[in-house]
Amino acid sequence: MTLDSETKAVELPEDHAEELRLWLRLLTCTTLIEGEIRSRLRERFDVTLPRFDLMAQLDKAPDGMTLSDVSKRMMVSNGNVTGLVERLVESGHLDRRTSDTDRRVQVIRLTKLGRAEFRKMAAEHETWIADIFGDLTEKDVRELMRLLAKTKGSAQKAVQRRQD
Amino acid sequence: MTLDSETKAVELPEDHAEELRLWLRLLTCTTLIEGEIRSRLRERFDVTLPRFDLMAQLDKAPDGMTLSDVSKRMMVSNGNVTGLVERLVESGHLDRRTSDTDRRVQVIRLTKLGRAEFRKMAAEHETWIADIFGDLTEKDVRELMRLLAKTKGSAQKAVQRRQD
DNA sequence: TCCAGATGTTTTAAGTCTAAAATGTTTAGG
DNA sequence: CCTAAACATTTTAGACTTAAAACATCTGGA
Repeated sequence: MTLDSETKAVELPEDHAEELRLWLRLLTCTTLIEGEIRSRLRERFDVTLPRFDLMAQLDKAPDGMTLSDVSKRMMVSNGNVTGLVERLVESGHLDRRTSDTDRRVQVIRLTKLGRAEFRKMAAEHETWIADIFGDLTEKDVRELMRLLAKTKGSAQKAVQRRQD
Repeated sequence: MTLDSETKAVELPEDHAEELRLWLRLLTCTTLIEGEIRSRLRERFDVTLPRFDLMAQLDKAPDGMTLSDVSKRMMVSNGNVTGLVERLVESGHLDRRTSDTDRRVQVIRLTKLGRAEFRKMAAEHETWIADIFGDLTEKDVRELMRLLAKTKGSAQKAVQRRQD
């Protein structure tokens, strides 16, 4: 079958409709779920999603994080973190102090209040997630984890390539 | 094996750690890709992602759409669409008129300029997506499509349940 | 016909977000 | 020691986003 190489050459070089559809579906799923979580957080705890996300990062770091760390982990801009932190310090959920060893650095931590409130929210949040993903079997979840890991790797490589 | 029912009863009712991890991974993937697309759109065409998304909706609707349609399709609030449209009308990309049959309704369309510019951007955008998802095989793409469809359905049911 | 409720859009207030410039601090090389 | 580059954060200007209230219009039944 000598057509093989020709088949490839003839194949429209620009037919990436399937990948495009995949991207749109991925985006739809995330937007849908994110909106639902946002809505429940507001309704139930009167808290915004970015604040919840920031507290979630800090809950995993008992010794605190620098603003840069937070920025990288949350994949948002530095300036964004500054404002977010400011409001959470204001409301008493976060403690912020300048590093002893490097005066450029701000270290933030959950306060006792912040941790207590976050834990309460997180427990309920987990049940919402279970509800939202309820139709997926264990195998579905495993398979999605695997494919999304591959997707993430692929995207990270593309980002890297562009930055050269 | 009479333990079966007991096993289920004993199983921690709150262990949804896997679903939570899945959600975080889904969110990470989307955020990563969205950021990359946003960055390329700005760099290459000096346009924002929401504007591109809105034009993409209108490109698929030659007869125009109402603001409500757009709002539902893009899954954003009504007020958001109002502002977005206003800026795109201002820049000459969109045409907006009051419906002949219902004076509440605003119908928007791409202008000739808007369509031409969108088509140029869309062509390049598709190659970016191909690049970003480049490591996935055809089978991976099919499988992801299937699992995300299932996820979307599951999430929609959860949203529905809450709204009762 | 009339009007109560539904529907479509805009406005408002507050928060989130980005890119880029500005500020302050540290570090390394000469 | 000095200083240029690197680094961490904040500021700025503008855009995006939401929820809720306000406004405008339509519709279906009494």
